[in-house]
Amino acid sequence: MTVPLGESIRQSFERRILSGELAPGSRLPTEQEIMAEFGCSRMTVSKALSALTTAGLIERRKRAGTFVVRPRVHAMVLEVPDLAAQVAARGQAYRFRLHRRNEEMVQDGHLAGQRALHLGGTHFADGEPLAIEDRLVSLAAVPAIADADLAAESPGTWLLHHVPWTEADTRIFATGANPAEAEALGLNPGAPCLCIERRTWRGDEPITTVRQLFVASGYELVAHFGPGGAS
Amino acid sequence: MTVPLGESIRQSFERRILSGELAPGSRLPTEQEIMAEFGCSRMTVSKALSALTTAGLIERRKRAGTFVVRPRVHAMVLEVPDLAAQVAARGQAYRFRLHRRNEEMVQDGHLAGQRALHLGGTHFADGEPLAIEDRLVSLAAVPAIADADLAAESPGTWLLHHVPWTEADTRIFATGANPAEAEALGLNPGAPCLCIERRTWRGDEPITTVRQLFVASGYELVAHFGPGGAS
DNA sequence: CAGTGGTCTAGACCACTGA
DNA sequence: CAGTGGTCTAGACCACTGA
Repeated sequence: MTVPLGESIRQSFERRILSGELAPGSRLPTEQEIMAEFGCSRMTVSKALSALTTAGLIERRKRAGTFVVRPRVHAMVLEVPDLAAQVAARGQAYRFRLHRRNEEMVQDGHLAGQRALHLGGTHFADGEPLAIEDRLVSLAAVPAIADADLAAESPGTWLLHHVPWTEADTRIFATGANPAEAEALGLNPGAPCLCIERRTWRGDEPITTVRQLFVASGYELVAHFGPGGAS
Repeated sequence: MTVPLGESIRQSFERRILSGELAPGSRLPTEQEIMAEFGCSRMTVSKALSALTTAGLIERRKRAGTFVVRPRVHAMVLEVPDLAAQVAARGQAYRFRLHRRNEEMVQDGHLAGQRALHLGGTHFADGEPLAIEDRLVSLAAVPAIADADLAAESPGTWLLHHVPWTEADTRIFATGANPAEAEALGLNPGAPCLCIERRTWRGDEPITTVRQLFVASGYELVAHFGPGGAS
């Protein structure tokens, strides 16, 4: 398990930056100097520094050189697994029950002016309500969903398998259940819930808007940040 | 603004994969074939495919070839900005009040067996409580915090500027405020709150553990997924 | 054991931009 | 306008592994 030369150059500068030896804003040696230090070609140096650029640790400016980036907003990797898979992974039985399905013209939001399928349903884990969701799916972008059997598979799972999205926005916040939501989730009105609102696109084309409301005691999100990325 | 050749190769395969033209599990052309298709050298092909590997779209297996990865868990980019900066960005006045500061031996958790600084305080936006936090900071890893002026700057902001972490785990969930928490946040007991628990490391060394409880109406997290990464 | 990807070299021409 | 990074070439040797 010998480490490739380019990888060891990358690690060397990553270590110097994370340890503070190379402070934010300070300048790295030029590619020529790094070539001399490690006795390698310029392509090898360039690949190593490109990886650090992608990772957001350094910034390369022509004529000026390569610099350690000042500490920014921390970006973490948030796992958004399929809900059915996540429930199954906990050893619980997953079930979805659809209680609304109609076509309509959407008035506002990112699907405004389009015909969409309006879906509502409840996710269960071991027979207990885990979450309710309310979803609009663009019929122009996903005509096949008109014929999908959504009793057998939740709309989210169906979409995941049939329509890969390329872009998504997600809002995550806490809220109290309103009376109707509380009833559907078997909670008291005002009980704390985790709410996830997501809009997705494939290219420029809107695919779906969904609002999911989770029973607070049954669900959490996990995010990681680290050299290994997601784990 | 001409697109470099390697980048256009990358985009070409990204498009074919996202559109479904190259289905999950299917095999890409060999490097030799791609060289012929685009009339370029092998290094250029290799760089383009490496970028798609890093992005998690393809997998490269020696002797076997390059394959489209089967749909996995969706990983989104979660922005974790500094709280003070986030409040300021909304045009509100940010203030932090420290109401606990003592040294102690930690009994459990990822700092177990270490001496740590125990900090508790409240974050305010325009004078209204936004969040409370309870934090342990390892004195072995961060001796300088013993002398830090944490009345002027929240512990999180101080740590962000002084001790870059390299690894972090974050849990995000909704919960009801207990009576003491509700009192500190100006809420009724049981009111919905967003809770964020985070543990951070620098390399193998634990840095800090923090639990932050946010007033539901005042805070949300935002995550993005897309070709541009964070936006 | 042959075909695939992994990595590296020694060079080249170019675009950009700050000294 | 000179020094820096951006990109690319045409080749090389190697490690791995599945046909």
